[in-house]
Amino acid sequence: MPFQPVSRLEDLTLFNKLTEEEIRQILKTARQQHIQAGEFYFMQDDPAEAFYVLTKGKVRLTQFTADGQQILLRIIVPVTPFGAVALADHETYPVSAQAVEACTALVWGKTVLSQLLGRFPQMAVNAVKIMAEHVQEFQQRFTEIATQRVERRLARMILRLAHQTGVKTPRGVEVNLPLSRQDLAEMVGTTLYTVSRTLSQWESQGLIQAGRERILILHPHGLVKIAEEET
Amino acid sequence: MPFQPVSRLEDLTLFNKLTEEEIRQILKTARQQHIQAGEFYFMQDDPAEAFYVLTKGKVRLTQFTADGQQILLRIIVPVTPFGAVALADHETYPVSAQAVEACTALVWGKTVLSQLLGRFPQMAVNAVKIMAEHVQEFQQRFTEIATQRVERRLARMILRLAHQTGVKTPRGVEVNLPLSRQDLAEMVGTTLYTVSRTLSQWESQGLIQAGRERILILHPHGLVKIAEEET
DNA sequence: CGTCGCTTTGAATACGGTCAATTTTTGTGG
DNA sequence: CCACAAAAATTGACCGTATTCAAAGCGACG
Repeated sequence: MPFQPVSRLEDLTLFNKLTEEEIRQILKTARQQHIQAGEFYFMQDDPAEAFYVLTKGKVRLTQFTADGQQILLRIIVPVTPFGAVALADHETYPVSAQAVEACTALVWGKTVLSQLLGRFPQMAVNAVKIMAEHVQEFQQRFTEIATQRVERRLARMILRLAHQTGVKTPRGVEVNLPLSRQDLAEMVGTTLYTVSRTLSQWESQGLIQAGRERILILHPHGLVKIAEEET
Repeated sequence: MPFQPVSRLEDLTLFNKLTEEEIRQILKTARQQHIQAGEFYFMQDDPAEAFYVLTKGKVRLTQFTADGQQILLRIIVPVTPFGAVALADHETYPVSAQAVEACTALVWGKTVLSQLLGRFPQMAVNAVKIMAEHVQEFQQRFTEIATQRVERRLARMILRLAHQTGVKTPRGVEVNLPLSRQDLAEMVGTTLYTVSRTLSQWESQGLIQAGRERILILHPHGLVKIAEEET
């Protein structure tokens, strides 16, 4: 499963095959940036000037279409890198990154980055790996949305989110993100109404318990079945 | 527009900022591989062992879903790299690459690649850029399919293909690819029937002329309007 | 306690999918 | 060169999923 957040900075793919000492040196070149809920790290189409690693808080990555529609591509939780396009030259951010709560991130500016890539070529190789994972994820999500119906896509998304941020509770796995029906709809490419109906149905089947911006998975296996079963 | 094929090898993003001499050295380490129509360069989920640059022919990149459905992610034409995941360690191909006609490609195996990346760190940076473009393309296509209806998606795809491989003829721009209705359907995430109906409608409006595995764009502006207009 | 935002639910509708039958095109072999 | 088979494309009828619009319910928070 791609984009699993890691718990320690040193475990980031970006630092693969680097020594503790090298990682320490790289980390020293970062600055810390705190931002408030609602603020943006960057906006879609801005020149990609910095690369981030989120260490605290939650960040939404969204993309707007020409006609003003919006889709939610991902929720970033600690510790996960974002804005990796900045590792390439002369790119613009393909998404906007907005803090959903107070956040802290490590930031490397463009010039620092290119120095780092010069000194630690392995970082570039690691960056390729990160990007490769992104490509895979989106190719797969593209394929999914092109071939699967809403119910299945939603089941997959919820399982994915549970995997990413789920916390075990006595009654089941809770998705620890404040996601509205609208947010979920934007993630799977449907409407908030269809999401609401689907969740209600699952709730009546005892699979989940849904609340306001909250989902508790009572019976994961049931969801998996919906996500994978034939037809 | 990402993935524009280039006409000369030296213009590949992969070779950005390298000298003629360096490029020559890199090219010397490639071997040439010819394959027949129908054969595969690699299959989805195979370990990514080589990176390719197509110099002759046409290659289809497809992805299968668990339940056997298939979608066509891209048609590769010369000169375009594919299988770039091999530039990252320990990845598997996310797609299958099948020759649609007799093809020639330059091939770099995994071990050669990592030597090259060591000698020419700039190549890794360039690879990041390539991957970044892929990510952008698929994020955008994902957003499109999630928010736009079939007619618009199809219009966009045809314009994209025309941009990529279109050849001017006295009567209009011809998409120079043997794409069946089924192929187009797989690319935009719909059925061959809907594609057929939509093309017929456009034909009756004088926008295009459609034939068996052939599309001639008579009135590009009309398509652009469908691709971009509000609502 | 009232307002605001999120959520639910119903009814009507439309877009696009499915299935079946037919036509057109292409390529092949006699 | 023609005839025939195979593949691709078209078209119609029907139907189902998901969207749209409207209205009402619920919960959080000042």
